[in-house]
Amino acid sequence: MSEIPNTYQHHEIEDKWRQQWQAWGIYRWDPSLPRDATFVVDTPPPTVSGSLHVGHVFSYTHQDLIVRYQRMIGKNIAYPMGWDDNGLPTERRVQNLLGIRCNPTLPYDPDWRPDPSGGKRKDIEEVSRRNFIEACAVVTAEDEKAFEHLWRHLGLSLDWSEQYATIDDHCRRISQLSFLDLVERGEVYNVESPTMWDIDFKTAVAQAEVEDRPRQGLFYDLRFGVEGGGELLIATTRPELLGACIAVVAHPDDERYQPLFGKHAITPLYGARVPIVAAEHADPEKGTGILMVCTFGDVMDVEWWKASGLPVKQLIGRDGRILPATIGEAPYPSVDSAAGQRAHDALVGLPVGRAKSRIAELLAADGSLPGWDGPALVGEPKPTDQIVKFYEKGDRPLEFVPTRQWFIRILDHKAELLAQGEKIQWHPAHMKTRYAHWVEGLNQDWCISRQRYFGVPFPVWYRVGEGGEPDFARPLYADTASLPVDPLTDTPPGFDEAQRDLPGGFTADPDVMDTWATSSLTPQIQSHWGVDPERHRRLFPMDIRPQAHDIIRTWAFYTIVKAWMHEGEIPWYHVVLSGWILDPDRKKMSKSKGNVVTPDDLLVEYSSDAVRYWAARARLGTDTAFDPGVFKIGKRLSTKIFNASRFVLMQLDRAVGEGGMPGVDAIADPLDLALVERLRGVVDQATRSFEAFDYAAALQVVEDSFWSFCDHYLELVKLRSYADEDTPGRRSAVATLGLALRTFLRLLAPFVPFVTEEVWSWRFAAAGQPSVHTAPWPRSAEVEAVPRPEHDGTYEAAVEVLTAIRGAKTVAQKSLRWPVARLGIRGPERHREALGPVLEDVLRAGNVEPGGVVIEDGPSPEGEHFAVEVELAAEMPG
RNA sequence: AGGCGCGUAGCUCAGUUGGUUAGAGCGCAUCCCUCACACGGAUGAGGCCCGCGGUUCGAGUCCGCGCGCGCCUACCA
Repeated sequence: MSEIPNTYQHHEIEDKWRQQWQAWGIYRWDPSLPRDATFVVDTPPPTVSGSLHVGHVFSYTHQDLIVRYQRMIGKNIAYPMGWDDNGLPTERRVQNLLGIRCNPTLPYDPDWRPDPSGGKRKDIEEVSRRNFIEACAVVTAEDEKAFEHLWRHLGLSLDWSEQYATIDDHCRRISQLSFLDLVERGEVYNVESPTMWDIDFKTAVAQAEVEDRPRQGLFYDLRFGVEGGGELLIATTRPELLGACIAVVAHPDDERYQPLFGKHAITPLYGARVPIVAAEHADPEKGTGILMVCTFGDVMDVEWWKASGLPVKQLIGRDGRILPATIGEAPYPSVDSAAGQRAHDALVGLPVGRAKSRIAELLAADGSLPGWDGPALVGEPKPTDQIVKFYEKGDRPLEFVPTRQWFIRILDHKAELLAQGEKIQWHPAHMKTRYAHWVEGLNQDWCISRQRYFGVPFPVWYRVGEGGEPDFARPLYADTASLPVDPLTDTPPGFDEAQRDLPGGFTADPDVMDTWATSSLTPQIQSHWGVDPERHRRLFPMDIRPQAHDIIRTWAFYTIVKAWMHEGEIPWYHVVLSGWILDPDRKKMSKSKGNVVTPDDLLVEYSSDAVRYWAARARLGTDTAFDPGVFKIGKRLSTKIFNASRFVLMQLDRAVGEGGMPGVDAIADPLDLALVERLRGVVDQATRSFEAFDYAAALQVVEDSFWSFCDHYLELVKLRSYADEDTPGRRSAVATLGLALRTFLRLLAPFVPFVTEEVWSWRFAAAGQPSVHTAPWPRSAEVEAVPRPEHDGTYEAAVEVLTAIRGAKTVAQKSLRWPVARLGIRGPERHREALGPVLEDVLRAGNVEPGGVVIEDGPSPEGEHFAVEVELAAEMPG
C-alpha cells in the first residue's frame, strides 16, 4: 500500500512511470506466441531529418491508443520503431552540416571520421559512398534521439528493442532482395526513356513525388512557315524548345487546319522541316488551336513522340541548360543551317529560364524565314495561368530528360492492385476511394532509380564490351547470399576487381533506389521476409498500417504493390488514417509554411496525458484545428481522475480497516445497481468503438460517463459511504466505488496512461500484474453477478431531483450545503417508482430536512421526470 | 473540370438504422471555499443544423440542385 499523494503533479508522475515502464519491459513483443494472438503494427518510420511538430504527436498518439487497447484485450503487441534516414532530405542535411559530398567512385577509407564543424569549412570534402553513409548514420543518430525522447515523453508504448533504420544493413538487404525477386518475376526493367527529371537535384523522380504548382506563364505567338506557301501562328509558352520541335499538331476536326494535314511546316530561326499532323490532344479552343510538339516539353509530348516514331531532339541537359547541337545534321535538319546554328549557339549553356528570354529577343528581332518579312514573334507575349509539374521537394519545374532508369511494372497490374485495395479495410472507409482513384489514374510505371548517393544501391553491374560500352540489356545481378552489396566497391560474381570499368570487364550501376522502394517494404523489414521465414509467418500480413491520408498514393500504394508482387498478399488487414493538424486559419501545419507548433512546450505546460487527450478527441481521417482549449480539458480530466480516485480510495481504505473490503456481492443498493448497469453499457460501447479503431467515440462515452460519475454519483453516494457503522448500505457503496474506479481507470488507461497508472499503483497493482496497461480490458461479464436494477431510469431520476435542488440553491445564492425545508416532487407513477428506492440518497445529498419531502402523483413537464419545488430553510444551522 | 470529404451555439466538435423540445466542452454570465478536487463546484443564457426544392405522418439525418471550404486527380501547347 503506497501513500496517496495530496496533489496532482504531472511532471513527477510522468517521469516516474516512463522509467518504470522501461524497467518492466511491458511493451516487449513475445516472438514465441502465434500470429493470431499477436497484434502487429506497421509503424510509420518518420523522416528523421525533418522537424518535430504537433502533427507527429497527433498521429503517433492515434496508433498508441489502438495499441494500448489491443494490449489490454490480451494481444501480444508487435509495435516497433523505424527511422527513415534514407534519401534526399538526409543527404542534403549531412552535406550542409559536415561540409562533405559523396563521390561514389572513391574507395572506402576506414580511418575517415566526419568533422562535426565541417559545415563551416569553405572547401567541400569528397568521401566514398560507404563513408558518406557512415556520416549520415552519425547525424541521423542525433535526430533519432530527439524523436525517441519525444515518443517516450508522450508515453508511446513502442517496443524499443525492435528498431530499424531504412539505410541500415538489414533494410538494404531486404530492399535489394526485393529488387532481385522482382527481377526474377519479370516485374522490373531498365530502359532509356524520357523521364521526369529535377534539374537541381539532378535525379529522376516518380509520378507520386510530383506536385502541380500554379505559375504565371507567357504565351508567345510564333509564325511558322508552311512548305509550298503560307504560314501558321503557333502559341507556345516554351519558345526555348523551338529547336526541339519535331511536329506541329492540330485537332483532326479543326477545319482551320484540315487542309494542312500531310504538309510540312518550317520552324522560325531553326528552319526545321516538321510534319503537320492531326492529333486528338490538341484543343482548338486553346491558344491558336495548333501547337508544336517538342522533345520534350510535357507528358503529352512524350506520349505523342512515343507513338510517332520521330527522332528525339534533346536540347535540355541534366543540369537544365541548353545543350550544343549541330544544326543541319540529323536529327536537326534545316533549310538554313547557318542561320539555325547562329541562333542555337546564342542559347547554348543557358538555363531554360534565360534561354527563354534570349530566344524571345531573337524571335522578336527577326527569326523569320528566308524570303519573309518581319519578325517571327508576333505582338507582345500574353500572360497565361499555367500549372506546372514540380518535384515536391524541388524549386524549378521538372524537365523530361532521356536517361536510363529502373522501373517496376505497375501499369500492367492496375486491376489486380485495385482488387488488393478492396481486400484491405480502410478507416475511414471513404479513403479507399482515394486509393482507387490514384491506381486508376496511373500513367507511368514506377521509377525507382535515383541519381543520388545516400540510398540503397542497385545490386547490379553491367558487362563492358570491347568498345568500352556497358551492356545494359544483360545486367549482372548480385547473389542473394551476398546482400547487401555496393556494386561500386563489391565485385560481381565471376569477375575480378581488376576488371572494373575496363573493356571486357564490368561496371557498376551507379544509381540508388528511391526511398519509397525501401519504405514500401516496412512490413517485410519488420518481419524479416526472405531472411527468417518463421518470424515472417508470425508478423505478416500485419494488422494495421497507421498513416496520414496524403501519402496514400505513395507509402500505402507502394507497400500494397510490393506485398502483392512478392507474395500475392495484402500487407495488412487495416489501414488507419489520421487527419492533419490545421492552424487556426485552417491551413495544414507544415515546416515550409512556418506555422508549426513544437510539442515540447505543450507537453511541459499541459502534461503528456493532456496532449494525448487532445489527439484522442480527433476522429480518424478528420483534419483538426489546433486549439489549446482542448489541452486544458485534457488536463482537467487528468486532475479529476486523480482527485476522484483519492476520494474513492480513502473510502476503500476506511472500509478495509474497519470490516474488510466488501466484494461485488455486497452491491445491493438501488442507486449502486443503477450505476453498475450504466457501467455495463459504457464498457460495451467503448469496446465496440475500439474494435472499429474508433478511439474518439470510445473516449467520448467513457469521458461522459466518468464526469457523470464524479458530478452526480459521488455526490449522491458520499454521505452513505461516510456512515460510521459498517452497514449494508455503506458496504454496497464502498464496493460500488471500488468496482467503478477499477473499471474507469482501465477504460481511461489508453488515453491518459500516466495518471491512470499512478492511481492504479496506489491500491490496484498486484504482484504479478503491476501495470494498468497490462491489466485485462473491462468486460461487462465481470459484473455478471451484480443484479440488474429493478427499474429503468433510477439514476436519471435521482440526478434530475438533485439538480433541481442544486439549482434552487444556486438561484438563491446559497451554498450547496444549505438545508431544504420542503421538497415537492410531482410526477407519474412510473417515474416515482424509479425514484423511490434512491430517494434517501437524494435527500441526504440535497440536505433535505427530515419529513420535508412531499411526493405526489401528477403530470411532469415535457422531457422531464418530475416537477420539483424546493423551499430552502430560513437559516443555516450552526 | 471530375472525384472524395466537410458546412450544427462566439470557438472546437458529437449527433447511430429518419422519431418527442438538437447535445458536450471551451468561452461568457451569475453564484458557491461543502471534510476528493478553487488546477474546484453549481446554475444559466446562447442554434433559420449553409441555401432552395423534393420524398415522408415526421428531415440536422434520405434524394436533387446550388453556394462556400478543404483535399485528391486531371488540365501544362
